[in-house]
Amino acid sequence: MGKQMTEMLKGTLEGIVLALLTGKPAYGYEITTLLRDQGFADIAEGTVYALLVRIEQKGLVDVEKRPSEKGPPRKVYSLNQQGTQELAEFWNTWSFLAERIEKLHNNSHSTGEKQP
Amino acid sequence: MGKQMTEMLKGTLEGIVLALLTGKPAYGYEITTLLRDQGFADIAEGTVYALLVRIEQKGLVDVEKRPSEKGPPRKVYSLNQQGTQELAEFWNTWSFLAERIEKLHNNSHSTGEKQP
DNA sequence: CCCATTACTTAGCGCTACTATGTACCAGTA
DNA sequence: TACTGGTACATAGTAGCGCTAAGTAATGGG
Repeated sequence: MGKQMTEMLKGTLEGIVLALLTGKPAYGYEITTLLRDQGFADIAEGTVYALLVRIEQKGLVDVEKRPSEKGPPRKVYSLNQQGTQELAEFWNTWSFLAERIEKLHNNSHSTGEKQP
Repeated sequence: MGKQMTEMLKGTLEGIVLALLTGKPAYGYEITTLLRDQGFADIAEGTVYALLVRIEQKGLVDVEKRPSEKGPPRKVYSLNQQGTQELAEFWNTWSFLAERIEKLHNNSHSTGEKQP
């Protein structure tokens, strides 16, 4: 994967996963394939599992172990209240940053233009 | 500053600074105040200088030392060809990520969640 | 029996932003 | 002179996050 993308995912991947969990619990392997389906084709499996451990330890998700017909038991993660709040803060932070960056994006298109 | 913002700036701050340099060279102290003016009030001075050292060593900018009437000489950075290309790749990466995250943002609004 | 698929785990690495501190230069002022 | 404050740059140490790489565990098909 591009180095730029790797760095850019820092701080956003956690929010992305929390967003994926809104309303519908999911387990690690499932989340990995979900991410791939959504265009994040090159995210390493280990990254996702490490992230899940982290958000569990931060208390943002509840975990339930369920047997699988194929392979070891699944760990199903569901967003709890604290996770919901963290996600809300994530959207705030994201909006703040995205807004300013988009402004820069537009400015760099109109080379030489100045705004009041 | 929020920990979320700190992590989110990883991978984007470099692009932000490169974008600030398009068309108009600037020196470190100036860039710091520019960032503050644009809403990034809490970015540490040391962070900016370290970043400038990095992009200089990566060959993304040209540097010229100019005397200042007030204080030590300034190091004026200007985007060169390689930096321009890196910035273009940054916008590609950013657009890719922002598009997918915005999609998630909209979905989380329309999945039965209530909004303020 | 071997192997692909499913499913999760973890140690070590590289990169980036932050904290904290230091250096250097000049102007105003008491 | 001595002191303060603004300008301007530098850097060592720390923490957090994603990646690499390797492993364990369970099931079913060739």
